[in-house]
Amino acid sequence: MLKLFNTLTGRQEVFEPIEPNKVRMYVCGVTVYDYCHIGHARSALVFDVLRRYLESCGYNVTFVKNFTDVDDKIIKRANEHRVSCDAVTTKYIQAYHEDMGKLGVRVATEEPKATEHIADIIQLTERLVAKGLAYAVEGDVYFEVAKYQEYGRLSKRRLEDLQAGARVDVDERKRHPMDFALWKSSKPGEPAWESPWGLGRPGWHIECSAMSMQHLGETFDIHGGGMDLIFPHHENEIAQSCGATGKEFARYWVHNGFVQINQEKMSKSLGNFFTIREIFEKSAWSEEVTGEILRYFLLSTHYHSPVDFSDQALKEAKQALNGFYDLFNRLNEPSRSSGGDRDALQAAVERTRKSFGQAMDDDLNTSAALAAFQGLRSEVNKLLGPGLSAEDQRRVREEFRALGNNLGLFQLDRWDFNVRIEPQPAHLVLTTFAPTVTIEAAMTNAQIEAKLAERIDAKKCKDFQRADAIREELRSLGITIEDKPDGTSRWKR
RNA sequence: GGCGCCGUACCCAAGUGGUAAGGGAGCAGUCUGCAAAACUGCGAUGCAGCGGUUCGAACCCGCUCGGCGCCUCCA
Repeated sequence: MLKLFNTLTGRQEVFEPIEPNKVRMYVCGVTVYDYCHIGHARSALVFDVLRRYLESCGYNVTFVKNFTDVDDKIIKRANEHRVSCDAVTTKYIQAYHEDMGKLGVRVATEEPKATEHIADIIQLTERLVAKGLAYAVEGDVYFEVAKYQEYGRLSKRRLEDLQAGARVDVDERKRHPMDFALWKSSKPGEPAWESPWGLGRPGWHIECSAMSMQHLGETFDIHGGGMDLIFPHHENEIAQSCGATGKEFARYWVHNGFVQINQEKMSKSLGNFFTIREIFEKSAWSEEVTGEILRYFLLSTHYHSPVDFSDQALKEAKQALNGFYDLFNRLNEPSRSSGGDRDALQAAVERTRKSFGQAMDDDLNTSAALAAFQGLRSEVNKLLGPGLSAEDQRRVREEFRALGNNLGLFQLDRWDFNVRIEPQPAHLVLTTFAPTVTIEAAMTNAQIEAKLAERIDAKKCKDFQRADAIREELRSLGITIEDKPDGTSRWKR
């Protein structure tokens, strides 16, 4: 039984969908005016995992994630670069898919854009005006927060408190300082659509209400996003949606915590952010990072807590993954035993399934879930001492893959994520590791195998100096050799 | 001023009333030609501090200290 922390009630609650076996969820995506940073990655990842887990629990999940493709920041960016808004949004939507693809974030069921739903937005705005919850002034339309009695119930704020703390310049035309724009009149040269209030464009909050209603209905199961969206974005969505329909909007509100740098929120305004691609492209980071490493790192903390991003944290994630792929390499090798302790293996697998499920059911406790994997890794390593049958080796590898799929981990065939980038072009070989990056490797697999064969010969002749030299040569290229008891060796990048 | 979050070993991190998971690093050992990997052993008498409730508290309550977030665009 999955329990989720619901921001709306401030409690953990058992998740029960409106329709049995069906889950409808909406997550606020990004405003496409720049590359995504790790904070965006975390949010996307958390809900990707939630979606995967719900699916593996047997639910049919409709997952909607929007792109905000009309916005002040986009207009600003377009003007700066003297290109159209469309050029900006197209570029960054594509970049989003590339970056998230490398992270192994699956594409949502629907990924609507605000500009594709202008008619729905206008309709919803008209509905709010007709109900007396919104008013038009000089081509702008505002939602009147005082008319929605429950305003503040998500963020646990009272209108009076907000008023006291408001630091914004008050627009004289607004009836209440917290009233927010549903529709904005446009200046010449800005993207604009015909509306009952003249040429204009939608405000930020209304698009999510319009699109979620369109794709998921007036009431749906889960609404997610980053903590910073609780107020005012999600609060406003609730006001708009519930105001218009008179029905509950979303039943479970799930919010992920921030990625921090040195204990501080990572954000554009603080200038302390890292984009996903700069991490993949190495830049300041001394070691190569793949999607799976970043994924492992981000999942090693519970989604609700802040997670501190650092070079060391990334290294630790990488090391932890190394351990798993070392085991998978062993499991991929020919079995040395026909029997092995099958019962013990079966028991370990069942224990892991159970603790993994319990961890995930407990508000997606991914750190505990990873601990379950670590436990299995240790037990299987022990059982591999005496040896396991070929079938058991295959089965337990599949178990890691199947269970790991919930987290988007352990899907690669072999440990190829530690590829070293060598500066000599003559040796460069492009290697692709879906769902990771394409990077340049110093040696092809065949070249490595040849070196390995050479070294095994040297070892047979007791020419350890030669054997060590070859090992050292490969090591300098980032390739590690492990000798097995039978005289052969395995290697990894 | 209002609302809220966090503080667990050298590091990361679970646990939220029943007597401190897990991982990494470190040290010692087994194995190995040497390594690597794996395995074994060692590591918080204590969970920021101080009080309180309780048979029992890291977990509940109060206060204090330290760090952070939201109230303005923000994942």
